[in-house]
Amino acid sequence: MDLRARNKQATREAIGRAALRLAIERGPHGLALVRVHDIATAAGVSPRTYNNYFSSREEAICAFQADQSRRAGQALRARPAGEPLDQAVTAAVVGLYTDPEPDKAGLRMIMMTPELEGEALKAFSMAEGPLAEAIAARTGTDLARDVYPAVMAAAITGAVRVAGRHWLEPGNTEPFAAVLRRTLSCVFSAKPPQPPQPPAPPGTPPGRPPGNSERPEGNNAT
Amino acid sequence: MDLRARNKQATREAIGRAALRLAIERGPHGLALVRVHDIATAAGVSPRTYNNYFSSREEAICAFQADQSRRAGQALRARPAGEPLDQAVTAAVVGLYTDPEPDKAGLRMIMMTPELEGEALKAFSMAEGPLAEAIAARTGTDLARDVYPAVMAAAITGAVRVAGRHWLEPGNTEPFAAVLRRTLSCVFSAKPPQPPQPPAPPGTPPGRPPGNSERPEGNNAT
DNA sequence: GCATTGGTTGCGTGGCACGCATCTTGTGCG
DNA sequence: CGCACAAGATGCGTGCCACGCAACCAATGC
Repeated sequence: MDLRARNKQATREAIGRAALRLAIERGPHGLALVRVHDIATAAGVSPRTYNNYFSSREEAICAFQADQSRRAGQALRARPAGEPLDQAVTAAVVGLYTDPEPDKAGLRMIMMTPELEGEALKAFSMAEGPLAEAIAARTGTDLARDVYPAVMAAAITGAVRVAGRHWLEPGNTEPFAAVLRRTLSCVFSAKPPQPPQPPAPPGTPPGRPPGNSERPEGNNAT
Repeated sequence: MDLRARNKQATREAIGRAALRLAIERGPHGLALVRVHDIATAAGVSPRTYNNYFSSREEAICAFQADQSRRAGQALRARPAGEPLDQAVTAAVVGLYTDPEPDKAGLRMIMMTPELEGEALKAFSMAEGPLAEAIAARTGTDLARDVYPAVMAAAITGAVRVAGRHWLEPGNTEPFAAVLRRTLSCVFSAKPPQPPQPPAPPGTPPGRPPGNSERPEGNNAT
């Protein structure tokens, strides 16, 4: 990467960091008070330049998350080729999203602020394309013909989002990796957890997904 | 629902329809040319009123899709209580999204226009909350403690999105319901399709998801 | 019928995205 | 080493838009 590209990347990250930091400072309620001018100034750049990188404050705030998601495909490809898909995906995703344990304040801002909802979904869904390609390569399926890789990719990013929401729940002190493993195992086993005891309200047993319903691992329980 | 509420709903739908129609007319490239004033006029309402319902053109354009997604929970609850989860979900989702076969032009506008990406994701993800609740109720799990319902809900809406993308692929003439069933079955079986013949590039067999790998039904194949 | 609540509209304001022209800074080549 | 070129960064100007406010109008409930 030449100097130009590095500078560009650095600027992008500086703006993104500044935007997220300001958003956290002003709180989820004062998001409208985060002006473009502030972000640009905080990042040491002109407002016009900020606009060359992002076309909305929301996009800037979520930039870090988006960049991270973009690396998902590469993370999966880096797993050993013989590894079963579920293990490879779990290892790749857990590594990607917990290399440093995520900043709770930042993640909360991104995931729990209504105005950011669209951008946050976009940011997480950026992982879908690369992930689907990597899954197709790993399973020998054809991205154009088979829906399987794309569906799995979407399910996986969904699991990541759900893990984030759950992890941010007030009072949750688990490491993020643990929650992530639980949500991912739901995707791969496609089975509900065994309810402690069927509450059995007289009549109509609740439906069960196909197949048996033993519980390969602890999928749930806060 | 009293007259006021009905009028409100009608206005909302009128604005949404007008917005989507104009967007389709001007094409995905001229989206920026769809002015708020045009939408409002087309809906027979003042621009200020438009703004009381939606806070961006994108939101108005995706309103129909969002409203539909909101009905997902109710659709699932309407299924007989004893039905297995996968069948209930499939029936509910297929019914919801193919009651009238969706308008390809509209869906393409919503799903394939980059500027609408965030709003489209938001629109589809509106199904997640209600779906998760309905799944929790049906499987006897606890939405607060177990991640399973939320993960499944996210996976299902992901499958719907993937089905939409696949169905919009140029040259695809299948009914939407067929594609939808295929993507949903991926979620519930969590198995890749059986590749016709392992291309077997010397060495390293591709990883396989956990469990056996027979193919309960045709998951794929365009 | 009449007061009240809820919805619509017009106006004004602050902010923002983006095109264009200009200047600055890294790059490649002789 | 220096020069021509390319790619960014910046300033300025424009058109659009979201939204607060206050006035107006219509449905509702007594």
